[in-house]
Amino acid sequence: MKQPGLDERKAYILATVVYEYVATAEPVASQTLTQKYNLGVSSATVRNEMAELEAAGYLVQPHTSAGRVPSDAGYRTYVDELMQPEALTPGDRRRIRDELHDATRELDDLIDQTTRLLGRLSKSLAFATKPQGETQRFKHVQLISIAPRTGVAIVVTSYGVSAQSLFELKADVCADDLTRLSSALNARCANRLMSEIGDADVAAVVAEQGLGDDVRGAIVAALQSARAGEAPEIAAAGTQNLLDQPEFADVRKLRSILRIVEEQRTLYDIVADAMTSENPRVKIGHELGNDELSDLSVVTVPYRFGPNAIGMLSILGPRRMPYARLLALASGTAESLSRRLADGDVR
Amino acid sequence: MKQPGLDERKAYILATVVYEYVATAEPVASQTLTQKYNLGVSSATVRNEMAELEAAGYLVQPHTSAGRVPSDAGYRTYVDELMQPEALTPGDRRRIRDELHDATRELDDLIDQTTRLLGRLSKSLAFATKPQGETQRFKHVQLISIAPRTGVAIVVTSYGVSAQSLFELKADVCADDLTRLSSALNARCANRLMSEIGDADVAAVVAEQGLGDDVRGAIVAALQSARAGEAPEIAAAGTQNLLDQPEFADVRKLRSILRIVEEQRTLYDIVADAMTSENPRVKIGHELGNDELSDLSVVTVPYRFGPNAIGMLSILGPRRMPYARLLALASGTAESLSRRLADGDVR
DNA sequence: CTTTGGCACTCCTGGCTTCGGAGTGCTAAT
DNA sequence: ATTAGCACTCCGAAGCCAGGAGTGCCAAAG
Repeated sequence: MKQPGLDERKAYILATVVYEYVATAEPVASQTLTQKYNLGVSSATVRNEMAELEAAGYLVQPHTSAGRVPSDAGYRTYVDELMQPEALTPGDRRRIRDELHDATRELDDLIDQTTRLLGRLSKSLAFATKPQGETQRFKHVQLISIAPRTGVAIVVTSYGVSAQSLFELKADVCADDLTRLSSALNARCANRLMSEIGDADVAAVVAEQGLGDDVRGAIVAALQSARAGEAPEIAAAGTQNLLDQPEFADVRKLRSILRIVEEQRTLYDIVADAMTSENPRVKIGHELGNDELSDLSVVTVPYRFGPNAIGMLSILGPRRMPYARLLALASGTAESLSRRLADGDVR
Repeated sequence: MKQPGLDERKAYILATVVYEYVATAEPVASQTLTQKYNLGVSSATVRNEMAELEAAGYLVQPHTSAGRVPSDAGYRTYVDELMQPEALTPGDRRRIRDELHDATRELDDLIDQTTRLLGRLSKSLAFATKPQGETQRFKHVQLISIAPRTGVAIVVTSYGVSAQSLFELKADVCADDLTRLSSALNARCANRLMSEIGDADVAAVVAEQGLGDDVRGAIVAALQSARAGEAPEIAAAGTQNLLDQPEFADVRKLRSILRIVEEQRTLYDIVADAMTSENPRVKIGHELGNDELSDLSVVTVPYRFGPNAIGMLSILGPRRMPYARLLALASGTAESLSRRLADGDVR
């Protein structure tokens, strides 16, 4: 219950308006409520209540003499306080299990497939951040010469290969030197957290082997890209599902969305803060912090590798989305994914 | 000149209709032609000619008493016989050079960036197939243990790291065994074409080292995925550019396109046959072999690594696209990309 | 035989009006 | 506090009209 008086009946009416609007995409009228849901009062009473809910900011009217539509605040209290959490339907549960079970064993592909699955199930746009290097453990580095003065540094982490970096050297360095250097680095860094390994470690080893700054630079760069800056790669699927929603009958609404999905950066910004929380996060309309996205909402849940959250699974859809269902879907999918990762036959 | 009589004037009129329609997106009227282009004849004459062009299948009328619009056949003869090839504008040339020059040195990222660049320049949807393993040379394989009985096989080719494959073993194998096996494989396969290296090579080396079938299987799988089946990965960029085109005012047209771009497979099928040709390819409307795409066209040019075409750069846009300009753009971009690859500081 | 001016005819487009219906807000009665 | 009743607002679909753009065809001219 909210402080500015959301008595039980108001709460019920608000919840019902959200529910009905989500289902129909039409502004909800007082009569609709009294007819479809048994409120035990007349439509006139409901009208009064709705007027008050509007005054309090939970509902808005598209125009005089139209039904009511939830505002951002309305959705917010619905999500936080009013809605019934849903469980995954048995059918969905089965599909998730089956599809993830048959999925590949490469981490990247697994995330891609999970995203596509979630896109299909949610009939919305699903996206996922791929694990960032920070949370991984260093396993192995291998320096390989592929041309006289060109080489590639490959960093393998606990998730599997995660980065490679080309480098050029000023002088020829023989393959043996590279092999020795690789071994020395491995000895020093094995099993440490990627975030712990500093440039100093590399510098020390390189110096020890009597090699130059160009080699050091290359390795540092490879580690850097394994740690993979602030914005990890993002997988997305199901854009076309959004087209079915009446809110996108107007093509202009789509442009910004398409651009944002292609850019990835904005998507990441939206979900970045959800990473720190173990719980699902819901962002509604203007909460996304982007005017172009103000009639969309996003549901985000983290997925784990062992005890740590290593990425986020999200669903982006119209603000008028079935929050309870999508939360269940996203959580269930993330859980299956986490389990699949923990089972250890993936990486 | 075509056999069923395309005299010079008809050819000119057809070319002009295409040109004008591409520019305006409006059906072209006989008067428009006589006014904007000096034909030296009256609009009545043009009307007669247009009627004949329509009878011959080059033009169509959206409805009686509307101007004419080119048919697929009309565009086709325009592209094949009538249009003036364009050169890259100096501005575009500079942008291509500059942006590709600053681009990353990782092959995958370079293709991504090139695609985005082409999307921006063409104001259409650009996409590119990434190089398939077949055309690469084997450089190095490295087997690395990342957990007691789990390892990863990394295959490095002349383009750089191109595949990794996780594997599990039935019995513990010590790191030294893996290292020795790696060396033996390297000795045997180095610098051979990926397509030449058969399972037999692997089997021989594995047997020689006295290791089991599980190891062999893992390596074969890694090579397999480095060769990367029939459908290579595809980078795409600029979907939102299509929204500006009047042909997509209707949202339904977009759905199939979005789905197809997300699926990738269909995109690949469209351009697959262009791989064998050195020349740019244009596919118009129904030539795409897909009803849902029947008012789109695709321009495809191969890019090379050394003497070999290793991938395709394409532009997908409305059938009413500026063919000459897009051909110039795609060719110019592909050429710059090829040169960048040949210069050897990428891979 | 080709070209062209003229003209009737077709069909689309945009604007305007109209009308019905859906909903509300308010008031007065319960 | 609830509710029946009613006036009022506003949207949206339907219909209608006028204007205009463009064609096709014919008959005359080169």
